[in-house]
Amino acid sequence: MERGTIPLSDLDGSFDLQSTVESGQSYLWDRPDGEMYTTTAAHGGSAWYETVVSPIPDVAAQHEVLRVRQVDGELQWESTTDAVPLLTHLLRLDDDLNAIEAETPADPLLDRAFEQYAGMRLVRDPVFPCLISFICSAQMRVSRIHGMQRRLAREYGNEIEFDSRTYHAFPTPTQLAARTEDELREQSLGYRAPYVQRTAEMVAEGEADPHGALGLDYEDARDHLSQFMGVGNKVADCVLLFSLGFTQPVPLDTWIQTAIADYYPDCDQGGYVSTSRAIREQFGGQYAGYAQTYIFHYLRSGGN
DNA sequence: ATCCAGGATGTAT
DNA sequence: ATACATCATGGA
Repeated sequence: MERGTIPLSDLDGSFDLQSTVESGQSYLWDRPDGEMYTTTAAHGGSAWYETVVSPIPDVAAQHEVLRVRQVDGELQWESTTDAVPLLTHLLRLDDDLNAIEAETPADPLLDRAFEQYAGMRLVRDPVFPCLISFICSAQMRVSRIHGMQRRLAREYGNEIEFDSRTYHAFPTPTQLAARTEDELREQSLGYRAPYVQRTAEMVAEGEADPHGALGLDYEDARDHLSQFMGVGNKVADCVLLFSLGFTQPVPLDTWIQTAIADYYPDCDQGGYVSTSRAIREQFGGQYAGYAQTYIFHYLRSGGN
């Protein structure tokens, strides 16, 4: 086992691990204390978080177990490998949060959200687990989406021993593609089961590559991801924002649509594409996805 | 019991 | 392009 620390004073802007990991961006982390999504305080102490990182090009060549907690202005980590580049990538520690906040137009709602969850950053999940997570997210609550991903890992993922414990990696495309729709329905995926199976098959067979969105302009990238079964504009936006490094997508979910109706009614243009453009402009363009994620977490956590 | 959750798909217009 | 019904599951 390797261990280390990352001093947070070196970062551009602050960092808050709990709000970053428990804000419904990523469904791939867990808390060994069993308190995931249960603590309402924004400053929730120094809990450990853990995940099995799926392979990421140029970042992780293979599955790696990773544990991290935030204590006294630093991140303490334990891992199967050197976790500094992993954490920097996964939790976007290289973002200049001050500059991002400065690029975001001030308004009462955004000011409150940025203040209450100061230090929350976007995540960069491995793309296949992210894609499956958000296919599962359709008409589903945050805690259940998280539970579904843990169940998929436990049922179908590789076992990895680390620190005398057994961890479960998220299943690979090949592993998920090998399951039948009925098997996945037995895992309580409901009507998402055929979407997950078919999308996994598309990736496993090389029919399409989610990484193909990387070189494209934003709206072309969204269209590229929409070819996967079970992926519409909203889920595509989530994958671009929470995995592929795009910061301008504003996923139009039920919470953001309510926020638009209540706070930005002029941005309601009827359809997804035009409303997305309007609210993206409202939030300052380039980092509009950051603003969206702050508002989502703020409203969903009881703010109003 | 009825409603709702980080929506997408297929079909009809 | 847009409107509509339909799709599982479980917690409030």
